[in-house]
Amino acid sequence: MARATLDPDKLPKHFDSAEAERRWDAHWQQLGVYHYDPSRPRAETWVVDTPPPTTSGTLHIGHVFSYTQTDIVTRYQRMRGKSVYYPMGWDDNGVPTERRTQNLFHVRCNPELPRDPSLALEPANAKQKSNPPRVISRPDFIDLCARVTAEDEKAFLALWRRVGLSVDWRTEYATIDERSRRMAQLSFWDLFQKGHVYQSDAPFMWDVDFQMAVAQAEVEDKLRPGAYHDLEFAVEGGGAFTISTTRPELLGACVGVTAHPSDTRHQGLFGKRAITPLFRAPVPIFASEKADPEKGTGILMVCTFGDQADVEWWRDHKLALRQVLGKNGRMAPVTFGSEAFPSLDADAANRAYAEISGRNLKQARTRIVELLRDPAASATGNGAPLVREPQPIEHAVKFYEKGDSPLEFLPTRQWFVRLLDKKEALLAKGAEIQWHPEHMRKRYEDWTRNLAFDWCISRQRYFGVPIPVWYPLDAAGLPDYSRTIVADPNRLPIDPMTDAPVGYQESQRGQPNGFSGEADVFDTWFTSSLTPQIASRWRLEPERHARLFPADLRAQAHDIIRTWAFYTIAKALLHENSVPWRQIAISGWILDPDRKKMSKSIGNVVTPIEPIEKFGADAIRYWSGSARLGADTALDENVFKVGKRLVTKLFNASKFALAQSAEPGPISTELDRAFVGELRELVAHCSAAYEKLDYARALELTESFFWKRFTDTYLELAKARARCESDAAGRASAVTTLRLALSVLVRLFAPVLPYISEEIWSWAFADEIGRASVHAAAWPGAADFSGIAAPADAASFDAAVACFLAINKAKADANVSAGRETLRLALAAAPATRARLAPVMSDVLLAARCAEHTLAEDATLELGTIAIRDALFAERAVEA
RNA sequence: AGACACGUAGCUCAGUUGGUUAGAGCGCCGCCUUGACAUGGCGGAGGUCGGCGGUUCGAGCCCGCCCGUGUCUACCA
Repeated sequence: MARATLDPDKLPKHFDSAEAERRWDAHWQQLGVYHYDPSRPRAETWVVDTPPPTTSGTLHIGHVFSYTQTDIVTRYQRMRGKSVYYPMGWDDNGVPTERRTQNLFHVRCNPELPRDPSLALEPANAKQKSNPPRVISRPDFIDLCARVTAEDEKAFLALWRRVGLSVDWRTEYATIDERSRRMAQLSFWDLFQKGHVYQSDAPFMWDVDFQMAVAQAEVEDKLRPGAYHDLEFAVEGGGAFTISTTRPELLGACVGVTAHPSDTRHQGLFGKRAITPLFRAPVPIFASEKADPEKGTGILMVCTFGDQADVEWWRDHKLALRQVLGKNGRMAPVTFGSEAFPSLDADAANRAYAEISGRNLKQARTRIVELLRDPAASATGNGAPLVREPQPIEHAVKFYEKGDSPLEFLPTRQWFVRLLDKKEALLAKGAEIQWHPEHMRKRYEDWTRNLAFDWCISRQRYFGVPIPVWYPLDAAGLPDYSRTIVADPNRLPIDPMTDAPVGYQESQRGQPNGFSGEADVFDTWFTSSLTPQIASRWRLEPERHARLFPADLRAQAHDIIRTWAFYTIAKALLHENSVPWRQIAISGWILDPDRKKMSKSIGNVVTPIEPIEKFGADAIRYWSGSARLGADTALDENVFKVGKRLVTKLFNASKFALAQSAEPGPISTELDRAFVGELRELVAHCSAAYEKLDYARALELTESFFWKRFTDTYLELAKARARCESDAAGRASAVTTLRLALSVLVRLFAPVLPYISEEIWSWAFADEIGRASVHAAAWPGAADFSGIAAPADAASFDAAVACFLAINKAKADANVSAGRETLRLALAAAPATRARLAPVMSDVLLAARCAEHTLAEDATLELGTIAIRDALFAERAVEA
């Protein structure tokens, strides 16, 4: 035979997915199939902006789900001929890694310390852990964190390779590595030059456990039990009123009292001063529209600071600052009778305060409630200030998303990016971007509209990118924060705690008239909001940046629209007045069978490696590729099974189809041409779906065609002719069609099922088309169908199928197998159907094993219907 | 409390701009086995498309209200 044929006996009986996954991964890496080609112009490049997974902990099946969806559309673009830039980073920088490193090596970080070149630490044993932790410099601590995350990064990489992500692994980076640090610091430098960042020493959200500020995007409300405490205050010059508070422990921080101006109950009080119980502090009583007459007693105490409303009253009414809560969440030592803490009875106040000083908030609350039950604490002489038992309520309390204690508002010095004045511009950029699914855009818009704070970017942490600034010290050795020294962009990355600014010597650190370095690091989002720029080497390689920015596609989940998507859009806006990407694809979540989000904290995660071993990576990918973008999907192992069955069917059907051989020849029969016509239509529909990122639709179409139009029908109708000795032309046409169909179908499946596709491709097409990998082959299109004549009637394949299935059904009704010979067959069809069947009837009869038949005209039958008037099948199967 | 999404067969999900008796896979029941594949094939049962009302010649799809689920946002006196 002139045409190379496949000897099925030389192929394995079953598809060993684990073995194939190892073999093809090695092949792809060796060939560099997924390498980005920087010589190609922007228009021929597809840039995908991928989420760097957090490398503390493990990846679960939900990660595989969403990353695979991105891989599928990216593989499609590669086959369309694009030079693909598909990077992978590891988000190792952040609080969880820091904690693990502290525990593992039993160390603490002090950014003030210089690097110790002789430091060589190993994980600490139990005995070492009984000693105080070793204190090391920030650069040394960062090195240790990198060591800790390196292991996870290896495991993550292995999983992604196993799943078949077509990442260009030469692009691997970490959000703490030198390039990312340089990019984050360059970003800061640029924002500083443009006036988009500022420092503020004002009350802001503070986590007392982590002892750091947090941004609005990292805050979540949790419902917590609380209680209204009704406390009687005195009015200077006589009188009394009762306020309601859930924060009695902050009574010492009370700086004012307010009620709604129209509230008749409190009209006479405005302008007077109130006297607090217990501490006897005189505070102003003022009217405020923000006070809600319906809540509590309608009149309330303003403290520094119980909540955001307190901050606003404090600021708007220029109230005193009485900070009783320390950064560590304990009551700070304060003295009543001082200028800051006035009291009409300082001795009593200090005696009371001594009871709570140094205690945490919860202890202080318990104790102060006890004190308030004492009539001696009254400011009015009417008896105990606590006028009734606390009334339990449930209320929303702000928490840091990773924290266990409620957030407090504390005045601290923080760096901010100014965003509140740019809402319109941010919304405009969001409108330029194509969102998939479209309704996710609304999440972005709602968040942007509701933004209440500028972006707090400084964190009181160690394992992060240092903020590249210093402050000059005055003659007294105090920093002048208004004269910030920003690091030279050409020197980045730097660590201001170990590097000296230009114009200073290291010996001047901390000295009068010298300098001090900024000890804080950036919020991790400050770095990860630059993933498109990290890829394009913004400001470092302008030509490359022009080719890779903005990216084509951002892929991410919907829960981080307010963080990752939002901050990335903000950065691109502030740096270059650009969008960071043209499209964004939002993946859904994987839910457990109880429809709960799969998450480590709930403990319902499914690790991916077991299903991969059991069903094969392609089957897992099939599951990912079956789900639409943005749709939360319940985990259903059944879909893995269906995927595996498809892979097996592809394996068997391909083996069989490719084993048919013939002299080369054109596609000449009506059946073959009509079938090819349908195949061509399938390709058009799949391409259109992929262009809309609707990979699930493309898969559904391909799968259904493969099963219903190819294996169940075309293959059955054509296989007898493909082996027919007496019809050389017909045989050649069938074999050519089979090969074409397989070549096209395998390529349509390739983005979703890369392993089995490559396996089949390697049997027959790798050499022929001159591509060593199906993933570097051209997406099916016009070229595959050129020179193939159109069928006389596009519906003739459909007619043949209908006839064949009708005969098979008759066999099933007669309880005989489809392979049984048909001895007698009387058919009837409408005249048009009959005419349509004529050129394909020989194939139908061959497939049905029918030697003789009649086909009557019956105008009463509907078009396309084939009626079986009489049939007789062989008693038993014929001997081979 | 608002916003968004979802609610279709026992389960997981399709249903493209409203158009004949609403689909797939799994599961269930029955049948078929020398013909590439039992990881197969054929057939069957199973749905008042969450509810009510409206628009229309015609509604799973459009509009209104309600119920349920999920998510996001808001809510510390």
